[in-house]
Amino acid sequence: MDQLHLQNQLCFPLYALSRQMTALYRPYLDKLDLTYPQYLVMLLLWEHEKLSVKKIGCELWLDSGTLTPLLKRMEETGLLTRDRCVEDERVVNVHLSKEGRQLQKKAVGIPDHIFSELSISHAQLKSLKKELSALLNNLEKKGG
Amino acid sequence: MDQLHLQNQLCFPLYALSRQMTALYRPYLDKLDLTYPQYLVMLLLWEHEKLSVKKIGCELWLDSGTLTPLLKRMEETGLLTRDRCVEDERVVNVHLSKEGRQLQKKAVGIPDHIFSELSISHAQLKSLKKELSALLNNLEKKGG
DNA sequence: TTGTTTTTAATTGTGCACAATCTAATTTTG
DNA sequence: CAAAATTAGATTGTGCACAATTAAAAACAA
Repeated sequence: MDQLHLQNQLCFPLYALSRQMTALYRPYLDKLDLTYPQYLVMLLLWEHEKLSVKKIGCELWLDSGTLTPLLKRMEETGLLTRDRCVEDERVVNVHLSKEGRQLQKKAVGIPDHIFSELSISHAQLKSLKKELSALLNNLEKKGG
Repeated sequence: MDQLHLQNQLCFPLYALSRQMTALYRPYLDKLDLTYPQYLVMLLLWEHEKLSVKKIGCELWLDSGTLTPLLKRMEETGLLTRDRCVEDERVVNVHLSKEGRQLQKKAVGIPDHIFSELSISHAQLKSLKKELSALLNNLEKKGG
């Protein structure tokens, strides 16, 4: 019964920290008119310029029920365009727009700002990231 | 600019893993008709029997905008009761009901089930939990 | 080639999260 | 004490998340 205590759960600090971390991003992202999941989409687009909804979903572990309305909002604000693929009409390709590219300049400082608020060493951060990613990959194998 | 890559972010695996972990709980919680945040409330109530909304919010890092409707749903399903405190009418106290207490029996196995699906040692789990909690507490100091 | 299966998105509905605002009750101050 | 400030919770509105369903296109099979 002892295991049914909040303090003995791994999942709770994961859940709480995840939300608090996005709260840490919020003031910076507000200036860019982005939410955290939208920021993640922008990270992908800044790197790849063009991606299908499917690919974005695979990278971010999100499905179309989340992404379709999110991407529509981002299309409305002009950060990207959504176009049916001509070769395969099932696919919707998301393209980075000029405004979307411009926004990258405003975002370059964000990771450093966040890091400086974490009171943690680069080494610790790196090892923590590695552990979490490893766990995530374990789950990936099961699910799909 | 390198830091603006998804793979170099701590926050992303945190965000993705947090969601995948609650997905891991989902099949077990579905049997109890609980969502993950509702399960967290039950963990608190199984331990404390009676708590104010404020106290629950402090423990779970959630505000009344989230908790009020969540607790109302749980009241409707009979797991708890909500009563204005007589000594201080601003306060709403949440009490564990008999059905809520009963539910604990069905939940005892969950932590073990989850652990067995994680492919991780108890030592690793404990150390990870400690690191995440430490980070969370760092943020706590800033925010409030 | 036709029927079946799979794949990709969109849609619908429910339940969080959280900012912002509001109300009422209590505490603090002058 | 009365006015001002604080506190607890509720409400409203927006944006995720995700299950379940639908629709259309493509791949596959007989």
